Amino acid sequence: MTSPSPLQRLRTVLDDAVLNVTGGERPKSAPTLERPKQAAHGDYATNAAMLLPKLVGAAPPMIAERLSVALTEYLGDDLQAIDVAGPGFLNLRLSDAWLARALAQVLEAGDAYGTAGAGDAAEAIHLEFVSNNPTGPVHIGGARGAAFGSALANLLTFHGHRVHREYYVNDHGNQVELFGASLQARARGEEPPEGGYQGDYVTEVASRIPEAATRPVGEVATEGIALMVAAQKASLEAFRTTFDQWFSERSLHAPRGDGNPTHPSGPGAPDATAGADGPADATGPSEVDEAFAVLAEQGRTYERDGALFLSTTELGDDKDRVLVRADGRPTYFASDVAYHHDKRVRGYDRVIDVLGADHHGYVARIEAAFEALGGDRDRIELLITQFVNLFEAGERAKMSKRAGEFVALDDLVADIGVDAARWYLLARSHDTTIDLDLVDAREQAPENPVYYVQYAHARIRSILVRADAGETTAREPDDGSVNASERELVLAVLAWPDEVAEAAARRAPHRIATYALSLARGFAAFYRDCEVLAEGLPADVRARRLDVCSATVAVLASALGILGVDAPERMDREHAEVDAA
RNA sequence: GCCCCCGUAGCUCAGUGGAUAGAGCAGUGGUUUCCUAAACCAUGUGCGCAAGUUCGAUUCUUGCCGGGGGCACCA
Repeated sequence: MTSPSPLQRLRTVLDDAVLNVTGGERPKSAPTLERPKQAAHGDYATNAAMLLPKLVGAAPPMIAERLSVALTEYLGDDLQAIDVAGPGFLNLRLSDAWLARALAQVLEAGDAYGTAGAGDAAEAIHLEFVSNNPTGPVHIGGARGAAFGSALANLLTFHGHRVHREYYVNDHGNQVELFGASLQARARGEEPPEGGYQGDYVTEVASRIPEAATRPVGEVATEGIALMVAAQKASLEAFRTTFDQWFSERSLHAPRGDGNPTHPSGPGAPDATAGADGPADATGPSEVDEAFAVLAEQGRTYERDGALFLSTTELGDDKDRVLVRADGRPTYFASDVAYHHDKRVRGYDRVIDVLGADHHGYVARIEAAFEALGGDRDRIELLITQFVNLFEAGERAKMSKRAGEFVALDDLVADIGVDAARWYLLARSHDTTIDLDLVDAREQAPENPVYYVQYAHARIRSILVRADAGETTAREPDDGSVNASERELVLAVLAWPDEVAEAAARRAPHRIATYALSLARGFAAFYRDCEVLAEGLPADVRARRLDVCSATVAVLASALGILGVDAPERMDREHAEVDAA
């Protein structure tokens, strides 16, 4: 268990003060303790007094006065000033000594600072993301899903949850057959069939399948899918996105057979290659069959016109959905149902599906299916990532490169680099459309936020390295006081655990990017106003400011780590240009 | 028609039930004997419209307007 952060301790004190004033009762919503928008309002402001009029039977300013008395007593010398302001806010200003102690606690926590905030509420989470069709390269939509999903996984893990990352491979059904037929057509030097796959990559993949022109089309499809999955895996790894498991849709339809471990990769088990087909000679029901049996038990299915329906309507969907067509073939939805049955039985506390914008129509039916399977609706979340529009100097970017009608993840990475690509895809809320201008993103300059943040990290590292070597600079030392810039920076560092908690709770890794940028700006002000290595600076001042640097760089590294963006030791133009080339 | 997302500064977007709504970019004007100038400073009368809930709404609810997307016994 990590020790409480300085801010948590302060919250506890505030809570005590509230209880003191109310005589033991708490307001419905917890009081805020936040940085006020204006510096003149102190280090922290709380709305506590405005939450208590009904409990206390007094007006907010009056309550604020009483809270103020209690806080003054509890905090003693740590409290430099406390004021009642506006409609009942309490503005607190802490002493330099308090700040110094808080900073020491941050350094003591080291790399663990800000982690494990979930505490006892930590969950085992199944996180599915990307899940492109394995019939082509990872495209721009998949890139956003990959950036968002991997960063969300990093964020939730950092916060203390246990996250299982999974990619669902749609290796079953009509599209697979069509892909096989397209591959074979290319191998024969023909055009793909009506509605088939057109991209140049189809020809390329076909050329890597031995005798693709003459073998049974099913085999061609299987090999083609395997090649595409391998290619996607490589693209995603280069994009710093990895999975604990690639789950095969096809496996859901295979007989599981006796003794075949049904759910080998639950939260308690080591990662395994679950989702692989059962033994070749396995018999018995498939997982789809098992899921159907569960639905039937729950009384959620019925037959009509020869087809098997799931009554999702009674669970909030627009209409009931077909599981098995009249001709006996299961629908794609049947796979989805079985897949979620599998996730459920594997025993996670929570299931999160990250889906592309084109899948939002599935939300209602998947939630309904999850509930129909006996799941708790509060335990499944479907997050929809919105579209990415690419621009080139304000013009809509031409979408056709080598992958057909879409831009591939590989093309994006080759163009602007992994760091910029991840940053631009992650800096915005997942549910807003992104207009990404490649000219801006390519810019290897501090005008580009991603490099600005990296530069802040590199600059601090440089200071720390020089300090370790005992270096001083010939600069004029300042008076060594704790000035406004230093204070602001420390307060920003102290906000990190709250930022993580909020971002995790909201499934919002973009908040980490926003925070990182503001922390980098806070450091720039500190760097401008505070000498660190100047010769003639008192040793205690130098030590204190080096501590500020150490704490800041640790938080920046953690933030960039969550985003999957490199935190470099140094930056220089030559390297940047080489990387971009 | 129904459903989902969005509508905040010139542009791209953060943000919040509360005290004077922010950042980046672009623009303008400055700064370099500088721990990396890949820097810094100054400069901004903006929450689509209308009701409702609230002590207080840009934030929550409803309606409308505008933009994007989705509505298969395809995957």
